[in-house]
Amino acid sequence: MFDPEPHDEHDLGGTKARLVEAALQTLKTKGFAGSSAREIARTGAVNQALVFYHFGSVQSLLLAALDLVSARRLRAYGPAFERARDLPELAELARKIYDEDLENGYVTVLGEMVAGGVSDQKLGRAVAARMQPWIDMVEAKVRSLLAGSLLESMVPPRDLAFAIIALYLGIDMLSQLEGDHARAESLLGLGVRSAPLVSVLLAASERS
Amino acid sequence: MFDPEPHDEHDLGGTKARLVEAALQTLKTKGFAGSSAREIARTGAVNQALVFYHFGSVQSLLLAALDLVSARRLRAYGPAFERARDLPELAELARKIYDEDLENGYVTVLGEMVAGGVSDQKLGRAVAARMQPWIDMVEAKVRSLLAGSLLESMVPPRDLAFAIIALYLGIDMLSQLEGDHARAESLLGLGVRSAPLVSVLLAASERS
DNA sequence: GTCTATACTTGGATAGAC
DNA sequence: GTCTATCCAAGTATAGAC
Repeated sequence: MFDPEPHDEHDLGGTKARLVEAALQTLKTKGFAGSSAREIARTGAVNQALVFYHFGSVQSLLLAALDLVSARRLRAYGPAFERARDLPELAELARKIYDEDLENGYVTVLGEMVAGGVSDQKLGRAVAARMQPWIDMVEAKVRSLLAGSLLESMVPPRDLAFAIIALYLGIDMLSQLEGDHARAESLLGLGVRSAPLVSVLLAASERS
Repeated sequence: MFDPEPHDEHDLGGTKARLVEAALQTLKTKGFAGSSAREIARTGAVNQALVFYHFGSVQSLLLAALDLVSARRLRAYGPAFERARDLPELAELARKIYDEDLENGYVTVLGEMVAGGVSDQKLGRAVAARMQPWIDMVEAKVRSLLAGSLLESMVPPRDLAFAIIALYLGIDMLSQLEGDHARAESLLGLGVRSAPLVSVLLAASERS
């Protein structure tokens, strides 16, 4: 009658949840290549065999970890993102999101899982599917921002949304390669400074 | 007196060159995760032990493969890139480059090696170093394009160059995840269509 | 659900004959 | 330089006791 496997993340004592947290931690510190069942189990002080009992495979566990960060981020940033009404607000929000993501390692996890997905076809499909909600979210915002602008007929919102997510991802991965996110921070600052100007240009092209 | 190890790529019969080509082929078809010494050797019909005799490690071989595509691409596109003088020309060139890269698998190889670098710290540094020449090249072009514009004082060329490479890379990796480069093509078309407009805006802000 | 033990596979890398 | 043979480490996954 009662579900023995809670679907939220509040059962922090449960081994299953422990494993997911350990997977996150391992992805952050050891990278995708270093995130084996043994290493994750060691990180979480959990028996290695339990990875397979609870998740069936390492890939499933890693995907569960990706789902968890995805859900957390969506809960944390979604509302503010929906609320933002113009480019300067969005640029400021983007910087805040990146900074928070960086601090708690979410960008790292995302980057590692994308890297894993690129290097392994089977995993790739699964990771790609998990990127779609984010592209959808940005697409909706692009659509509302472009509404009434002359650009509306020129720029397919889906393409622009794809490009924005790709830019975020690319900046993340290049920074991760270099082991230094200073360039990313600098770039976000540039975005914040430029947003008002771009916003004015966009407004100037409004249909009256 | 005579160098027994030719440093160019014209010695196509040599085993060392064979291995590099096999590594490229394997990266393209099996991905980074599938590019083991054994798999590469099988692809090139070369004995597996020769990977270590000639390169010392699999990573070195893969980096040699990356160096080869990098050199080929630089030779193939560098001159045209230096020659391009405005944004529409550059957008058109970017599309041509992406299409050619896609056809002969260079984007795939780049994406796979970046993925490998992100998931493995040690490899990451080496891959990052190989991205620098491309960032430098774009930076120089950005600098010359921005010269005399009002944006010159607002936009650090290095940051913009980083962003452009990040965008290229992000588009590549997202496409590779989805196993479909249609979105990338669509996006490049959008770039080509938009470039003239942006170019005009840029010119309008010229100091006279 | 959790533990120990272990079967099985793959891959990096080296030794030593040719 | 190239080959065969092999060692060794690490990883996935499962069996079976508790």
